[in-house]
Amino acid sequence: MTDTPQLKLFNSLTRQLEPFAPIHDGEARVYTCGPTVYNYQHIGNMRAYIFADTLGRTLSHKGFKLSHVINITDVGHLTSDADAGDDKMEKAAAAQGKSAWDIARYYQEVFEADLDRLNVRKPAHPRATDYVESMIEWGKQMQEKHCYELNSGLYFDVSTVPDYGRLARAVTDDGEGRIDEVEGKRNAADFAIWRKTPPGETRQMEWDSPWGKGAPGWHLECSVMSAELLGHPFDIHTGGIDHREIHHPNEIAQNQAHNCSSDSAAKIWMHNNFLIDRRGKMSKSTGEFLVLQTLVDRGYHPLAYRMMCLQAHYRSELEFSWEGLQAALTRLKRIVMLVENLKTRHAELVSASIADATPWEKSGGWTLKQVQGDDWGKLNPALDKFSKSISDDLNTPIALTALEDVLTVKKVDLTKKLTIVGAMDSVLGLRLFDLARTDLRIRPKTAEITEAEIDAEFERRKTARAEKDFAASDAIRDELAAKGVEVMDGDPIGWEWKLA
RNA sequence: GGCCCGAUGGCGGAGUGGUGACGCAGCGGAUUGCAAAUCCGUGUACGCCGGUUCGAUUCCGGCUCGGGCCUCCA
Repeated sequence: MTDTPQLKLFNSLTRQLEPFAPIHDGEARVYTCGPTVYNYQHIGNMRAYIFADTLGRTLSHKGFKLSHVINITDVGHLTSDADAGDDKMEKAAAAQGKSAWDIARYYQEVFEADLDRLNVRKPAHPRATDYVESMIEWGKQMQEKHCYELNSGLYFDVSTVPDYGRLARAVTDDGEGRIDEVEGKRNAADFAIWRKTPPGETRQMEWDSPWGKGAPGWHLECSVMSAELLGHPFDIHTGGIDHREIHHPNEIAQNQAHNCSSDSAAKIWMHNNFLIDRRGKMSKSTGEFLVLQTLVDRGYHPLAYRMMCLQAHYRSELEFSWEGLQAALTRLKRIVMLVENLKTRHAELVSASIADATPWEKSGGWTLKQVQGDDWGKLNPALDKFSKSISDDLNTPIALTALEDVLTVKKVDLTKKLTIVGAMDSVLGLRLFDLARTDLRIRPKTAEITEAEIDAEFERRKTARAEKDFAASDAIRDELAAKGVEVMDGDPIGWEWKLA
């Protein structure tokens, strides 16, 4: 028998671990700050969604009915600190000779395709531009007690809500010597609720409002959409750690003002740390950055990147390197091989009518809740380890070792083993049951030889080996190696791309 | 300048007041015509200086180095 440990999560608001207790019985409602779709998302951005997905999967497999929202920010982000500056959407549109709406749609599609390749389950993806009416209503509602109007827009006075910035643990008094302030702001931390279009100008994305034509401030959308889609208060709000300092405090201030409450509107605020490289965090503003497709072009399966993320705790910085990605791919490959092997042996049992067919796939996979409480014999320690680690603020690095424990335990009922692996993978999301070795063998973009050519060379080599003409067979192997193909006689798939 | 965080073996990365996970790489063995792949086994680390303690990598203080936020940012 195994226990069902209670899920504990780190709350940035209190800076400590807290047990997850749902507001609505049996439900979990999660809001994740999504991308600004004026450009591709780099792999550092994607780490946030792998984290949010792991949280969602864990909640589902603890038996909670999950409502998960990842918004799409298609308006409101500025290119500079001045609140009247250019909008990123408009700027990208101008640069590419397209409309801002087309730009947003295109990058949203790429984003969603990337989520899919990383096996992130599909949450709701509301677009900010579909909620502008509601945002204006929020502005009107907050205006009297919490806002003031300047030439550039409607501003939120952060001194009108209790405990502003408690999430950030930041001092709210004016910093000195920083970038130009907007003229007339009452507090340095005050932010725009509505940004007026400058006189004489027209934007592609602008709306009428009581404060004139313009666009909403970018903090507003998350308050509005979380309220409409999940209801306030809701359970968990997630985002990148950078949001802990500015965006989320502002969101909280809006929630407090609108809801006439001192409550932040989310019970737990969670923040994932950055993906970094030797120079620091990956960033769009510093020019070059890696997107998921770059990894694929070099022959790395997207799930190798997911594996890489799972190997580190979400609250730790993670150092990206190609060597590290290769390590994750190798680890994933070995796990996939073990699962393939189990499935094959299980199929043999099935044909001999000794075992049920694929019991682990029944009703869309087994939840941990279902699995716990049964006696799994020699697998109990690994199952315990998995449940404890994942319940301990999503400690996926340890959860992964529990998965490997299960796969390497000897002399255990195959059906049980596969059932546990299925339950664990429903949390880890590595697609262990439908991923094959050959799926992980991705052709690097730079490869000059085709699969058909490789197969032909293989036939030639096979003949040579059969005739014990090792000089010829070794020559073929060397030729292939020179073209980036590694021959592996003892491996069922025969060859692999050598990755740079 | 202000606020905050981190420093673990060749690389990545967990965790702990008292035998220092795990992965990748390396090394040894099995296997192979030879390799590779696979399987089995295996060495190496807790930034520096003090303090608390019977005992600290783990707690406290200082230092050094690195990073983040303060302006858009996962």
